[in-house]
Amino acid sequence: MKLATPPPHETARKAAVQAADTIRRWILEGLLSPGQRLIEAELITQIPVSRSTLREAFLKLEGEGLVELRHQRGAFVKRLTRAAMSELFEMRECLEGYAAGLAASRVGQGSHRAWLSEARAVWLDEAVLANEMTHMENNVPLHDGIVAMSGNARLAVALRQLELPGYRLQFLRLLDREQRAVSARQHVAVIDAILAGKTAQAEKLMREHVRRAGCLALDIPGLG
Amino acid sequence: MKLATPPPHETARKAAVQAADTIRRWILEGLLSPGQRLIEAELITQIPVSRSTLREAFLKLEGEGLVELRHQRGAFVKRLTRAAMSELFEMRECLEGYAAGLAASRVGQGSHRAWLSEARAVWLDEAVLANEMTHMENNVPLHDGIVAMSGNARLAVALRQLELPGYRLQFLRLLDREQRAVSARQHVAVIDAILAGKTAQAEKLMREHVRRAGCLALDIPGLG
DNA sequence: ACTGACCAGAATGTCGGACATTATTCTCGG
DNA sequence: CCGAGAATAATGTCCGACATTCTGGTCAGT
Repeated sequence: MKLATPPPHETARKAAVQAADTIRRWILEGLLSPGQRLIEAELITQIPVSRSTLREAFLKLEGEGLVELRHQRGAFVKRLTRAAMSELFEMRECLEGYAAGLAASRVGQGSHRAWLSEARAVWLDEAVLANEMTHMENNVPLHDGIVAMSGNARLAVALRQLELPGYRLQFLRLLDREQRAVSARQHVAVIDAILAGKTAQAEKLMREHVRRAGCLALDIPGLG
Repeated sequence: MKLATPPPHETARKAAVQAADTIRRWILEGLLSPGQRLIEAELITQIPVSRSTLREAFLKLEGEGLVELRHQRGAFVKRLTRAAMSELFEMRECLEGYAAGLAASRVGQGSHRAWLSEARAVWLDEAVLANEMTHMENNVPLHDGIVAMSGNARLAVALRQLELPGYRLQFLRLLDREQRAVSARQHVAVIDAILAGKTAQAEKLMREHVRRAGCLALDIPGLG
């Protein structure tokens, strides 16, 4: 189950984008901790770009909600409070639910059906439950894929911004096998609803799925 | 009916922010037309900032969806196709509906009730219907205010990004008096539902309101 | 006249340095 | 131990430079 990388959108400012990619990865992997100050002079010793470029990268990351820029004080890894996390999942419930409904109502093309069937098989596969890694590797593409199928491109960019801060969690907490199994069952249920073209049902199931994920996320101890 | 400017969020990079503000205004007012190329050397003759700062402003505007950055080709005023516009309103329907529902469920504080009552009076006032200008001046704060009342801060930033591109329309098309009257009635209805704490009703009415606005917007001839 | 290769000018992407302004830290006297 | 003021650090902004790439126009050939 591979999601063909959507046309990288030919983003401008290559160096800045790469710098942002690096810093983003560091943040998501926890190498940079929430609240930590990002000192320009220090970072350019580790990322081979100039200060100007690094500053542009900060701007990009601010737009993604991963970094906070404070006037005359610089860039900080954005803190993720429990309240903020709750808000993020509230919105994801709205938008991903909507996306699933749209996907169900537009599941015409054969390519979509084929893709969904394949995804369905994956989530019925015991191997996916094996460990947190395989689970995660398939989880993101499924959600992204359904959003892509909704046909609303803007929805995809909005959700990306909402999901990103949450990814940090996946490095903080691992779901146990039973939780992964529930998640897999929910995925299959959503896929079935979409394949059947049941709009309302798809939306409802996706909302339940995201809501549950949100509850699990909010359980994490190491949150603001 | 004034909405206290939400804490300007102490944004960093003053000059860049001001440059972005200027360009944003130009775009929204139509001084810069969709698709137009923004040439750095040319703009810094009209905005007193350096090239670096101007480039940071571009980055900010890209995040807002008003500008498109193409590699090695520079910045362009983002085109707004009919399809994109439709997507924007679809999402606004989702999120603003949700916001209205939240507002209804959390309309506890007296300040909120007072604010809503005041807003209600405004929209019953014939003067507001007078012309497009007074209508618009009250429309934005009402929507923003309801979103703010939802208590979900992230929702506000997401909606800002969704609303911004649409504002351009308000300079392209003027609603006639009857359309403004319908809009005013819908506003009052939404406010009443929120004041009554009727969550589902508030959400439904707000969705209808946004949907109608979307239909009107899509009617505009000068759209890609 | 049309097409395509080619070339000069224009514009962007990136860099490094410079400086004023402001924050942070350190020091020292009380 | 604590606060005032100096010393240091870091940011915000500007400038000039250069390579790379795009753009628009010229010109030869069909």
